Amino acid sequence: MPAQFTLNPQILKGVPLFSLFSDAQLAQLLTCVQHRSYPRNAFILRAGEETDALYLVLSGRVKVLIPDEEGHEVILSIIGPQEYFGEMGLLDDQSRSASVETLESCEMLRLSKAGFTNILKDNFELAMLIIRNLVKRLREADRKIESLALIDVYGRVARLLIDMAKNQEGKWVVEHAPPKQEIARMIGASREMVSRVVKDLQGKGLIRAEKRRIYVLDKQSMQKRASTRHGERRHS
Amino acid sequence: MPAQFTLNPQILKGVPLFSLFSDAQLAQLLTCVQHRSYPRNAFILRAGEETDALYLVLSGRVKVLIPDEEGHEVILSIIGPQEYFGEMGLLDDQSRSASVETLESCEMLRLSKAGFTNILKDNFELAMLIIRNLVKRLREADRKIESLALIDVYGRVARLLIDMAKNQEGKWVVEHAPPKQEIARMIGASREMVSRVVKDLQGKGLIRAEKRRIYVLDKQSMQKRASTRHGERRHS
DNA sequence: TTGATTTTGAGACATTTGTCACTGGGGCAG
DNA sequence: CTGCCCCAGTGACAAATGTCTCAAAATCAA
Repeated sequence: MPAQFTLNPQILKGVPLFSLFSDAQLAQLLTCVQHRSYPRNAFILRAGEETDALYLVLSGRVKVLIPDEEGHEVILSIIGPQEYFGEMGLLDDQSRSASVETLESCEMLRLSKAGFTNILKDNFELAMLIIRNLVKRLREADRKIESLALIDVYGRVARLLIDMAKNQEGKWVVEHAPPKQEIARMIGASREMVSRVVKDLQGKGLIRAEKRRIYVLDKQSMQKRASTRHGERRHS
Repeated sequence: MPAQFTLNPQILKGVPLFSLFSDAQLAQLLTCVQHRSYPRNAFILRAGEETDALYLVLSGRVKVLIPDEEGHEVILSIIGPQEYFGEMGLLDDQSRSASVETLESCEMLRLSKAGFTNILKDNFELAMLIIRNLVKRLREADRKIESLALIDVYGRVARLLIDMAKNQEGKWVVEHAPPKQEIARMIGASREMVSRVVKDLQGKGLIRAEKRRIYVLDKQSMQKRASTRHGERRHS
């Protein structure tokens, strides 16, 4: 992202959400979109607020989270470049159900509610793209519910690491692994528990944790860990 | 539901999903829909299977659930008359992410994948209905994640009861309250814990539980209970 | 009604997990 | 360099919750 940023159709073209737009549509889009920059750890919106726009991430990552009154929070998802958030309220006229905070400095596009509504109007292709994205998120949410309700912290950590690991030259590795505090908030656990679990998994040789990198050495065993409630022992 | 069931446009008209259909569309719909009956506790579909149809509930209720290998399960949602399920896989060509089992004997309409795809094609209104339904479910799912990650079993029970209670002559009451086992599976807890919590809430005068009916007597206190992690005590 | 099944309650107990209170390392601004 | 955060590890402890085992009620179909 250049220091002096200029909004242009090329940038929009690269975004999956708008990739099938005609030039005319892109032109229309440009008129109701504005560019915004946010520093690290900045709130873009907060749960309970009125919904007035959709946001598209150009660079950086943000977290969607729900806080409680005592400083705890659960991270619903992490959203990176080319992805968008905040559309739910535009589709059902409800207020924000979660807050969104930047994880690093971010460049974003903000599409106003009016603009979005206009563009979506009669645009069947766009509606289908949105549908598919909603379905994807719903599957992820259901899986998270399953994790929280049926799997213990060991399993949840294992599952998260498997999900985040990418295959790199034959090895499964999580690059830019988040700090333990953040992992904890992603799986609904405490930082200390995550520490213990990581230590344990490493002791068993299932993973290897470096500074900001975690290798998944034994994916098989990890998967087994990730599908059982209480470790292994259980009678009948 | 009459014993001898006949499929006709009137029945379809009454379903929100199809309420805006023209007569021609209803006629088309009738050609790719079939009627099915299921007894109590019957599986309509199972997680992992290929997705080949959408189901519409005419009468009875079903539960959408995810099981584990040890007999535990979490109930994602309960679906009643006029509602539908099983459309996610039709929209993204994935297999079933959860199982669906009847809670009582049910009458359903089954809309084949091909039929659904055809009807959805270029039907913007239908797409928007589906979008709004997906958004609604996603909000519910996010709320469930919040419950599981941030609230203790006391709070989850309180929250569920508040959500299920309907205002009846000035009193908040849950009619046809599910058995404790089922409540437990809805909130990711054990039957015994739910028993203890209900007893405790009753002891504190916040609710009154009868055979299949639960009165929410003090909604205020219940809501407070439903938003805190560990009861009340907590230092700084 | 009877008998079978489901639902519920209760107590004892084991486990899991969160919380607290330290300690120490590493990066970064002044 | 120094001080200040942020991140991480650890042990002691307490709280929350699941599990097991009985047994009693309630429900429902024959």
